[in-house]
Amino acid sequence: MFNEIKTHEITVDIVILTIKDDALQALLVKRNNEPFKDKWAIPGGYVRMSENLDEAAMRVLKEKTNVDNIYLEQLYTFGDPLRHPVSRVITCAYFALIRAEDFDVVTTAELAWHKVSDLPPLAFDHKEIIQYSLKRTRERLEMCPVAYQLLNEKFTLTEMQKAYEMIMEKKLDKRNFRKKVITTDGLRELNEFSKSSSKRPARLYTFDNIKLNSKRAHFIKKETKC
Amino acid sequence: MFNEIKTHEITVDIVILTIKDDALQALLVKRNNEPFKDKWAIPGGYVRMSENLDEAAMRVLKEKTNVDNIYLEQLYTFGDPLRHPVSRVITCAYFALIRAEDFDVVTTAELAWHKVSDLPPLAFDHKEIIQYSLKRTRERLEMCPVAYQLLNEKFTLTEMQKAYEMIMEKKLDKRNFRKKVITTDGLRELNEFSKSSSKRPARLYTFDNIKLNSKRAHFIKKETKC
DNA sequence: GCAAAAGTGTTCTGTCTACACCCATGT
DNA sequence: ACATGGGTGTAGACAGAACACTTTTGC
Repeated sequence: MFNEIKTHEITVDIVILTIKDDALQALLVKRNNEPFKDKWAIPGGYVRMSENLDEAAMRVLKEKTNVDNIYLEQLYTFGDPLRHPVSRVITCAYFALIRAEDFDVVTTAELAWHKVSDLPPLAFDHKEIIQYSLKRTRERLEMCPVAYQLLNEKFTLTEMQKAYEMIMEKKLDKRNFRKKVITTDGLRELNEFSKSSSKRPARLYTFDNIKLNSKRAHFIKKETKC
Repeated sequence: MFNEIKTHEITVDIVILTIKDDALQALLVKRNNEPFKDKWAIPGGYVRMSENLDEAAMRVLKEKTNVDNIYLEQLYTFGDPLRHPVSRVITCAYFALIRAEDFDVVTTAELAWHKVSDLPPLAFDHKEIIQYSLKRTRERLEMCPVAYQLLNEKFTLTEMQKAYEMIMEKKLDKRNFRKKVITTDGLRELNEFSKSSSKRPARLYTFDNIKLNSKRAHFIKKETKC
């Protein structure tokens, strides 16, 4: 029994999502060790003795992406005995939404963005983890406008709507969307306009306060679920 | 580094809630080992190598309460380095809602129900875990009538309302509550009445299908949160 | 007959949905 | 001048909130 206990290993894995090239994308690393050598995986690492899980996730996120101070949330803990083919590794998954403009991920042959709609074969159960992170992101989006995490500091309402549509995987009505959005606390209309490379410029908006105390209970109509 | 990894231990802890004596109660065990010897704690145990986390939680639940096949959900994983005073134990917390009538917990000096509104001092971070489970239960209740898990197979609407009020910690309007409840899929009106020891008998209801595909998006109005 | 809990409808308000046209700009 | 995406309002359906009295039983 005691031996059993001692042979668990625990990691954190972090799903990092952003919007890039008009698509929702996840940041993946190519593994250079067995198992799953040369397969893509979501960034992760072992939890150190001195840090809690949030700190471990933050550290790994920073190590892999150089991003800090971001919307980071514990997602789910995956502990299937067979999820790792060699040893028993339990992983506590986190997810983060980041705005592409805030930093430059130096994409290389071992670190790259991949569209979530077109993922390569992934190591371990990482496909499942990403699917779960998308589900959670949708739930969050239904409750509050976390999409601002994905958008540039200044954005147009059309950009925001596109972000919602990508995540929710459904079309939204332009007028209804805008009506709801403009009642959101923290959204500020700017007197600036996108110098869109084409056609009529669109007004820019920004989010003021990070403590989004929206009076709106729901941002997007919730699906029935039980 | 490798030594670090190998010294994590992982447990599951399960918050078991029921309604008993008109109060929401949690099942606690008294620890008979250090640390926190003789303090109350939520039931938990080590995860075995051969089982996944859900299975571990089910097994522990069964060992402690002899209950099986119950609404059991992963809650959150707690991994503060100092949550266990001696070693590094990361715990994956689960919670379950059970109906008191479905089994008899043989309460002893080491196993007993405690009102969540009046908990004794608890071992580790178990107070925090229970608080978190209450928050989650409220969120679930807002979405679907999981309260039937807590009620007897046949119940009156007043009993159900009381369960909601206990969990949500607020008064509900009787007429509005009943109006919503009776539109819930799966609820069936019986031609039986409580032989209440006092006053007018109340009609009994039951839940038919476990797959509660309620058309009602929300059971109880959701609080604003962000 | 009275105490105690069961049971029952309506009105108002706010939010969600569906839906079609004009506007400002670049080319 | 035309193509492209930006921007705007209204009407109907539905759900939540507030609110008070009658009914049935045990004692």
